[in-house]
Amino acid sequence: MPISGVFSIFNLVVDLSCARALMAPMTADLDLVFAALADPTRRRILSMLLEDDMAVTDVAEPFDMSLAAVSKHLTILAQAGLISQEKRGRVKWCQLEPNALRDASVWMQGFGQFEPVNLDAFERFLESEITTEAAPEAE
Amino acid sequence: MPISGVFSIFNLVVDLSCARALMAPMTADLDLVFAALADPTRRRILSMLLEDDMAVTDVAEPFDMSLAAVSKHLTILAQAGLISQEKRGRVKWCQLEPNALRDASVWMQGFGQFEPVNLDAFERFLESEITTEAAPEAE
DNA sequence: AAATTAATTAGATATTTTTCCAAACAGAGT
DNA sequence: ACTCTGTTTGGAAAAATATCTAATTAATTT
Repeated sequence: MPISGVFSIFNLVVDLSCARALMAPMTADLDLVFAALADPTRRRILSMLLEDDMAVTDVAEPFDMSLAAVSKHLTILAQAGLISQEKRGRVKWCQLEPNALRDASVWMQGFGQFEPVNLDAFERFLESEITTEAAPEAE
Repeated sequence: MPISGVFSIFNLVVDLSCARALMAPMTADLDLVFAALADPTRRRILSMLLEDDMAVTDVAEPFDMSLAAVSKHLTILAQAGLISQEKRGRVKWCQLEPNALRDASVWMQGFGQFEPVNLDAFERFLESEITTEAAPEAE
């Protein structure tokens, strides 16, 4: 078992002030991302966009809500970076944008780190983030 | 590396309708968790509780805000399951509760899965969840 | 050019959120 | 019993959110 790898990560994440410093710059972004995710309508929209890109009207169709309201939800998702919107002709296409979600997820993983299982997951996650051409058996 | 493990996970997460069905039951919880996380004051409180359990008064101390307001933020965090509060004597101790955070994080990982790096991370995460007595050097 | 379709904007309303201050409550110490 | 100390509760005010309908803009079709 590569104990050295574990420790290097352990040192990294155990320095709490460092961890928080890393997270601080994205505070405003996290505001937007979490606020966007707090609404079940918007989460449902995200899960719809998981299947395919969609036009605003098509997104709105299954909802018992005006098109204008759905359009505003989409704006909120776009401002949070959770989706992107591209206008082609008179149709505006909406596409899932996984990056913002991943940032927030990383932030959350940082908090879960103290449970052994999550420390493990976080460590592996960071490892897979950092080493693009990993040689993980080098210990 | 146990490639069969990879495939079993892959099959699991690629079935989108299944993935969403898994997530549906916690919709109400996610509402509370994400709404709680959307406020920077509350995220800062969580990061303080990362270091240690704290009494309400101590949590409030660094904030430029009334004690009553902080107390209400703590209630919101507790209702979301992100912290627990235990009253001992006249002091109420607040403790970080990583489970709710982890649930939400898993939900998000489900969305990020389509980027290779996250699929990888998600797979490892689930693997570390499932196999308590892992033998990771078996590659 | 007129009509239709896609989407946003504007204004109105209801609800929720965040915060304050002051009061109330509850334990502990004197 | 009185008095600190720790915490919550009860309005109240300001700001933000979610929604509607109606009007508007913009692109396409007829």
